[in-house]
Amino acid sequence: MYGVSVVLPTPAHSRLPEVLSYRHSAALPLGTLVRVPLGARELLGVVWAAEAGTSEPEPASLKPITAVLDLPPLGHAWVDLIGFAAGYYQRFAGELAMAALPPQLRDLDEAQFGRLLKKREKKSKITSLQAIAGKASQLPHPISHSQSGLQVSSEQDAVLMQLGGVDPRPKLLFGATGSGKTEVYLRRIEQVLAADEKAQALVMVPEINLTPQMEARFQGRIEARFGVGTVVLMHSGMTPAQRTASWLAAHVGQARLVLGTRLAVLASMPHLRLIVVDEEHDPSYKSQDGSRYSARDLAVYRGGSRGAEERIQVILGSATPSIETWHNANPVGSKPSRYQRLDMPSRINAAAMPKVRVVDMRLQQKSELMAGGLAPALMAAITERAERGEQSLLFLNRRGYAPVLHCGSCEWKSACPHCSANQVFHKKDRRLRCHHCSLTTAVPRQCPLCGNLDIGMQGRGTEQLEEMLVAQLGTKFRVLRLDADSTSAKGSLEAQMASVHAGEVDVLVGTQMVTKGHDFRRITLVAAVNPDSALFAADFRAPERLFSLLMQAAGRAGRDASMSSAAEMWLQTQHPQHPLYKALAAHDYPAFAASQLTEREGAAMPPFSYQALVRAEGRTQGLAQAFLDSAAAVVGTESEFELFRDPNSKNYVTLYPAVPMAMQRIANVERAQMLVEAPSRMALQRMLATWQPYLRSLKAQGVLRWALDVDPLTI
DNA sequence: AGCACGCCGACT
DNA sequence: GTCGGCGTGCTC
Repeated sequence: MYGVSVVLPTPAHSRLPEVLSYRHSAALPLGTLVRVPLGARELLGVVWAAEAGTSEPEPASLKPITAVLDLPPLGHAWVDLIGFAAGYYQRFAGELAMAALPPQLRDLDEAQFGRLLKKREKKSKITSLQAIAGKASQLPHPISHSQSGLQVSSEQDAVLMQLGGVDPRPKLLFGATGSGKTEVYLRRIEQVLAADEKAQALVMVPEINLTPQMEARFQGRIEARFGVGTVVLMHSGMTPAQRTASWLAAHVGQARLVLGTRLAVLASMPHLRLIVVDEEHDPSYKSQDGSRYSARDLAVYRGGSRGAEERIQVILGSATPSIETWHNANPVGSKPSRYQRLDMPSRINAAAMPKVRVVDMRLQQKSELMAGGLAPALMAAITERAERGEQSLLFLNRRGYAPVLHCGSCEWKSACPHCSANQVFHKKDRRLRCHHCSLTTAVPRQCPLCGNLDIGMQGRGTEQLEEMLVAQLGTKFRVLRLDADSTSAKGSLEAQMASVHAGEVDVLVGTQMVTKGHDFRRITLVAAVNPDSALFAADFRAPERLFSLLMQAAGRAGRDASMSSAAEMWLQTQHPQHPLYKALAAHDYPAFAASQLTEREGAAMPPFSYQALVRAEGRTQGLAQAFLDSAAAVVGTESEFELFRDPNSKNYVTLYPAVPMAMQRIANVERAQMLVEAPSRMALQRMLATWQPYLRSLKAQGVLRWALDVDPLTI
């Protein structure tokens, strides 16, 4: 009889320990998947300690393991990754383990599981035969470098040389949009997979649904060379069966390339040798619910945690890296940088970056502005492009027709009764809609407060911009709006994208959705209609996000060299002299990043300090804040925290007062937060670990839930 | 978090 | 007499 340690998805507030003990007739290796009883339920768990023969309680008194899944155990490296992530993000290992496993595995019974494995075996036999056939057909050119028939640029070639070198540091591939980063990824993947017939690679993208062409390209290239079925997708949009199939293929090594979103960073890949994080700055790599991990940071951890022979190369790619990554990729003083920076400044085919034109909106007469809020000069430029058969892309980060309605004679605004936000006017169905709680109401005929009939609109959204463009151009040209409202029907995003690609659209209007990833060859004009709002936001990362968004938008223009001499990026702004716009006009990300880093160093903000956020949701703001206050009181009084209270110590941790969140109320739930900051990552980690048991045992009266967010992205 | 146990109101 | 309301408390 053996005692076996198991981690389970035990709820964090359940006061159960992180690791539970069960008995089994044989010792089980670390990482074995098991099914065990917990109360009246039966749960999936992972064996968490190497076969310790003796455990604290007498094995005989323990409940037995119900079933051992007939799968190779999860590897040591995977267990290490989950353990690290659980410690770093202050979660239970079982919770992170379950986030890493396909959900279906949890609720399959033994018979279903058996059938699934049989099916998989059959499929793998077929594909391995195909792989052999594929290999045979390539015999004359075993290490063919010209699969695509295209030559790489000298820049790409130089980067590939560096990637093939011995420097073990993570790489930052700093390359402009259109500089050919994807081709570099592909070539490097081909090299790594060809060097070892078992090797696996992982490519992460921010949102896979927005990049079907990327998926096709990876699948086409890799499967042509390494066999059908060697590329699998991994993201939350897949059906449960598809997810299980992909996970199994990666786990048993049949998948050589996994292409996925952030959850793929937790995939079991026993022969992983390369991780690519494309658009590494993208906020969607930080999960905002559940375990709140950063897939980019975990990728870097995965790369650093092994010996030389098993080393995993990590490539972070971006035209506008996150400030943290940029800091890591540049030497500070005489210290070498933590990451190796590889630059690819030129766009391929000598296409130029678009010329940036700043429109000073202070000089525009209100009467001259087009109804959608466009300056006449911009409207003229769009018309001119359309007449030349070129496409324009207009970017406005506001859905709906008008962001708020207001009364002409009193203070009434179309505020949402349940949220601290305004209901947005949508003209299409003539309704007011709250974008936070989805409350939809009819547009009032008269002011609900004073009865005045004069209700006006304030601000402009994509619907209004579209309407104006149709009125101006609609008889001769096609205008398409692309936002969450126009693409809510399933498959409609794909259909609309296809029509843009087919050249059926002359002017494309949309929210930031339009700035991501798409490769529209004929776009020669991109315009940011109202980018200023992010300029003075309270969040210290707002400028970084704005810069990257605008740079990415600019990158949509002029990807076709034959047209790019005329490519333009227009910015409508009240602050034409703002340094952010100056840097953007010069396409100078390094200058922008340097100024951000100077600012952050002066204010001791990340990456010069480390942060965590405790968030609480309650029935009232007072109750939410009271919870945070008593959490802070623990740190002030308990002797365990003495170490973190000395302002002269390296371990000093600052607790800021509890404050309402920027979005204070959503669906009648009040939200508050408390910032925790430390000059050292280690001090923050130790303090949070000490704090966690106290937080769990606090009686949270009137608090619906609370959560700890380590390295939060938005403050 | 589930899920059971438990102890009180309206139904066949 | 039984179905079911959700309060309380436990889960290796």
